[in-house]
Amino acid sequence: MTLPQGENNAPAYQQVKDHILDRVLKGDWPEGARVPSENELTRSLGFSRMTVNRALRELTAEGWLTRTQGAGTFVAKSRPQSAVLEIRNIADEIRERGHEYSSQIYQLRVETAGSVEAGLLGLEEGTEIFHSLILHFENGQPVQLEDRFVNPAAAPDYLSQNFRSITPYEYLMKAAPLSEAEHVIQAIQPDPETARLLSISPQSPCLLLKRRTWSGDKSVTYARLVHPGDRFQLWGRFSS
Amino acid sequence: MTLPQGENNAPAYQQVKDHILDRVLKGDWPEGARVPSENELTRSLGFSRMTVNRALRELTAEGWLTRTQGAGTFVAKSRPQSAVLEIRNIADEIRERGHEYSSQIYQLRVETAGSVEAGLLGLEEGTEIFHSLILHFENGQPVQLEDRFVNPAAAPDYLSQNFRSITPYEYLMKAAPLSEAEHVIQAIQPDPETARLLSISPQSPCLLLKRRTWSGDKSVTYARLVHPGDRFQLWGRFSS
DNA sequence: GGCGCAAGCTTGTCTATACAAGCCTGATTG
DNA sequence: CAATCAGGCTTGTATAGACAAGCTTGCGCC
Repeated sequence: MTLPQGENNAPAYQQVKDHILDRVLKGDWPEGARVPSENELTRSLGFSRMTVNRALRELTAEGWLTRTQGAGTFVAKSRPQSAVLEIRNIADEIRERGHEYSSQIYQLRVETAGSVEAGLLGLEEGTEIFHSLILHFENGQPVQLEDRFVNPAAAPDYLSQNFRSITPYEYLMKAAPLSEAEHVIQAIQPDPETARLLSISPQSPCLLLKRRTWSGDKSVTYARLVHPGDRFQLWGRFSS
Repeated sequence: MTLPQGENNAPAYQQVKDHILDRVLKGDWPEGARVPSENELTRSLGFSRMTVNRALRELTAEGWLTRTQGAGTFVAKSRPQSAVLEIRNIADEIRERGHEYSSQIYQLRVETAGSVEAGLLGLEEGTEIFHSLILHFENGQPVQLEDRFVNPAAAPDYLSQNFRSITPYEYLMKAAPLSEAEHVIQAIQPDPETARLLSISPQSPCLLLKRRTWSGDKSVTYARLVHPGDRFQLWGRFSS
């Protein structure tokens, strides 16, 4: 069997990947079906076993296949689809639209963690944590209210930053490179204080993004980001 | 140099990955820093170049490093963080909560694509497309209004499905395995008709998820999913 | 001083070989 | 008939060697 023409300039491992993915997407190999073994593919496609192995490993990492040592390679069950959304630095986002970014710091201090904050940061109640409340503006109009708790162990110098010139996002990216994150997204009606700060009516729908991040084995931050629904959206596009 | 103890039972390529990631997360190698070459790592760590290569390639695929043939390997600039959110089959989600799922089909028909729908599906205006409008219930309460357009070329049998027993999501997962997806998430105020169908007041905030998917090179579907804010949220957690 | 070229170092890719570890199936024994 | 074991086939991992292709740097020449 020969591989499809037009792909012969691609590296061999990529040709193997394309060949198998093509069979899967066309329905020739439905989910659960057993994919030919590495040795079978080696013989039929004419590439080395290590080349075939690389192709199968990468397709497995991308979610298309599952492999079990000794048993074989199978087409993966369709797992829940994902939305991959970019969570960018709000300042960069605004500036790239050609708009003016500014911010106002309402609070930046040490606090003693209550049971809720402690739980969210994976710390003991009573531990000292950092707490900031910052309003972000686009062309003078409020676009995000950022209420953030930070674990001092992960970013000890958090309080000494100038968050008028950099955002907490920028600072934490450098101070505590992200290795794990959790997000919850909801549509909410803002409480009166939040509505006031965002300069919207209490009936305006808001997009709430709650996120926790970890760096290595260390909890870094818990943030509640509230956005007026008509001034902010999340967007993402991904491919396998 | 020896690798950290306690990791010596891991495969060699994993030990190399852990070693490098540890240096990155500790800040020893800040973003932009050049990582020792494959040959240097081969000599210092005592593994083969192919083992080192596999570790570096995987860290690159995971977003930690960037590599340029001839130039070297560098610690990646922190790219925009991502939220990875599961978009599950609404019926499964409801049933796994121990609740009762049901649905009502308001519309399921062929239509001629207007310029908007055609644009969203990457088709010519005037092309025939499928259009369904379905309300999903949890314990008798509306939880999602699904307004969906489907490209017949990708799912020719769409109209002949019984969407009381399976959801369009389930059907399309099998008929057109997803290879690419795009999402937009917003908080909106529903129009009167949508509010009526969802049994909410027109002032209730709603979470709107707009998604387009592709299978291979073929556009599959464009869906607008509207959810009462107090009855639905998106959640996701990922790690590198 | 600038440009071009070559050498050296880098990553990208491929193959062959080897051994470890796990799964499955068939045969044998009790 | 059931259980166990062995053989064969599978994937997992590692290494050595090879060649291609790209980048960087230094040197020589104009």
